[in-house]
Amino acid sequence: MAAKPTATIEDVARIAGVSIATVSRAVHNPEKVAKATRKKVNEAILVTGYTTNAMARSLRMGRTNIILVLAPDIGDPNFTTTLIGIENEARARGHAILIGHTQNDPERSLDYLRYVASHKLAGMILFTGRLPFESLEGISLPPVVSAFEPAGDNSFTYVGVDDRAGGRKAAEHLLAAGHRRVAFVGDTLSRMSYRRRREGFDQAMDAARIPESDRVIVPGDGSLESGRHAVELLFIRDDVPSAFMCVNDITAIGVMNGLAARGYTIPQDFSVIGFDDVPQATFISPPLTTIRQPRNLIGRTAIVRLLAMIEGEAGDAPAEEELIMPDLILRGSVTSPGPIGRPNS
Amino acid sequence: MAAKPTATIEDVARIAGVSIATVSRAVHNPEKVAKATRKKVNEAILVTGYTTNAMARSLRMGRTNIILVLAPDIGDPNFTTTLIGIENEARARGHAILIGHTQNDPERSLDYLRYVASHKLAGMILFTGRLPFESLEGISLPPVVSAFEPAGDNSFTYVGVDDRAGGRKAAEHLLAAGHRRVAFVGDTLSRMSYRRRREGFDQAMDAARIPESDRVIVPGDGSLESGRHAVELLFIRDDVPSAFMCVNDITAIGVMNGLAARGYTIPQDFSVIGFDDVPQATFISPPLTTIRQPRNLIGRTAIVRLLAMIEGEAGDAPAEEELIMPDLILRGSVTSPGPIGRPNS
DNA sequence: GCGCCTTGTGTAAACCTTTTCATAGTTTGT
DNA sequence: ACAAACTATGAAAAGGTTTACACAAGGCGC
Repeated sequence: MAAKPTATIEDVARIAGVSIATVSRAVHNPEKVAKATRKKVNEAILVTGYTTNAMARSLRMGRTNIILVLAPDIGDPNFTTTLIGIENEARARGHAILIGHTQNDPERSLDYLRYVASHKLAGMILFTGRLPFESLEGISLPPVVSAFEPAGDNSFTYVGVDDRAGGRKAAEHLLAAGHRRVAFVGDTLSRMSYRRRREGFDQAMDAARIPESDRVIVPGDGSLESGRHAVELLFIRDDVPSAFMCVNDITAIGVMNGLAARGYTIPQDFSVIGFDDVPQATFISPPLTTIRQPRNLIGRTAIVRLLAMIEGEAGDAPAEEELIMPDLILRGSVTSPGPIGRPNS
Repeated sequence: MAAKPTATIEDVARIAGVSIATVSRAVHNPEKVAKATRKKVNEAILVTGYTTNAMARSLRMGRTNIILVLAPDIGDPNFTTTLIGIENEARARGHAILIGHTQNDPERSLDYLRYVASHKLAGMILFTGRLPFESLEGISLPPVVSAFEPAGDNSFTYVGVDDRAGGRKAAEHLLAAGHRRVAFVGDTLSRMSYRRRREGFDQAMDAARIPESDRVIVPGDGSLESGRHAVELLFIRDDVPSAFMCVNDITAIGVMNGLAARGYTIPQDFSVIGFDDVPQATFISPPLTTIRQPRNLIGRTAIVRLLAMIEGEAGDAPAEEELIMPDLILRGSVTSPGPIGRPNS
């Protein structure tokens, strides 16, 4: 059977015996229509199976209430949890959420940006710093909030964890446990958040008057391999600290792997601390002590700010940064330095 | 500065000195417009920063080229990989992909369904069997293809792995290794795919003339705990087989954990086989022998079928099932039964 | 009983496109 | 050289909605 052409507002009006204006009001501003009329309209809607044609509606109104959340990898656990915070808040305020998946592919990203512009979406939340805004020249975008990773040119409001404070907390925890010689694994300039974690690390070391010579800085890119690699490097250089502070959990797991491969056990021989609190952190053994990303809160904060921008209409409020304080999660990968701790034979 | 009202087709037409009809053609049917004119129009578009108003366009055309992919949990690795297959194929054919995340929440799901209906999306792909279609009465939906898990009332075309064949392959592999007494962990009626895996298991056992008494059926829900639990149960019942076929990889990992907790090593003491080939399967030790979901292929097949339905306009083609044959992935968790294999002391 | 406010409803314009049909100009075939 | 067939363009309708404005009816205070 051919799908019957969907009912329009006019069909409803005819059946209910009213004008289309009244139907429109009955649907979207029920309080403006008499009770009896409302009832007639609702019945007609039931009969026809009418749904407002969103296209026509937003064409007329010049806006939608849809928010696009753009992520490079929707499989990223950081993303999933945050998304739930976003969704709950958004739907409570009458906004719908759509998700886009860029894989950091400029083509794909551009498509989504175009989608946002041409569909007049209400706003967007970015989980990715790299977006080809250049190619958009002239196309006007709705309000944007970026989360986790400040977006490219810093012109957007940003909500994220306080990386500096987190780095400081992690380093302080190691120091409090008695470590004096500590490695920082994953040093890089290319990601702002990692750079800030490093700054936090240095602040804590400075405050504890640990000389630069006792801070073992190892570059890395946040990958598992970079962690394993760092361990090898330090053993080869015979420059092994008693504790490793890693730029993220994945690196930390790599470090633990590398240490285990050399026959050491954690935390007896070495202490390791990560950053992010990814799901794997609890599964490995020993479970990883780390700094937790306040994911849900980041999501909620981001959407609240976005909605404020959307509703406030101000639009030209300057881009701000809202940093959320992370918590230290104590698990089993950190203790006081053991005898092998400083094997500078 | 107030965001200037976005340029419309009329602005472009005025600047280019042509009619709006010509602009429309220049944008969407360039071959229908003279080269010189096209050039003028394109320049005007650049000047104004014009983007087609998708609302007006699809209102006029009565359709969009957007496909919604609906998943209960977008963090599910099954989903992510499949999605990439879908996206590539879809964008090559000029369709855009949006993603929805239901968390199996009927409210949320219904919202998405309404979104699809009211925005006249071109079609949808379902990764979830449970959807509140009842509540939609009368609302007309575009073509739908369900993947991985047949949708509720079976009225949709379904693309998925051949669970029966996969179950058979897994069981046959265990039998070929010499196992005679085998557990099936995760038996349940509530998920069709699991039920079918069980059927495959039974077919293989029947073919090998293994009596029912040597098939140890343990119920479960596919969770990690259910796997651990199963092990405990069997040891308590003193009814331990030499091999475990698990309804999915997560359960299998649970079983391996349970066995490890009791001090056994795999595969020397017991063999374990899973289903799905989740990412963790390679990380645990020993790596898990399993049946791989042909994810990318499922994605591609699903979208191809959907597009055929959309373009074919036929629409009333009967719902079909397309089952894709999975491969057995040999890793380290299965060997011939060892001496402890049948501890019916 | 009269002006006035309130309440409920309808008419018609506007939102921005795509596309049918018509027209004018240009080739092509004989 | 003339009809026929294209080609390139424009005018105008249509798509489904919201909303400003107008209007009618009813209630109120005086």
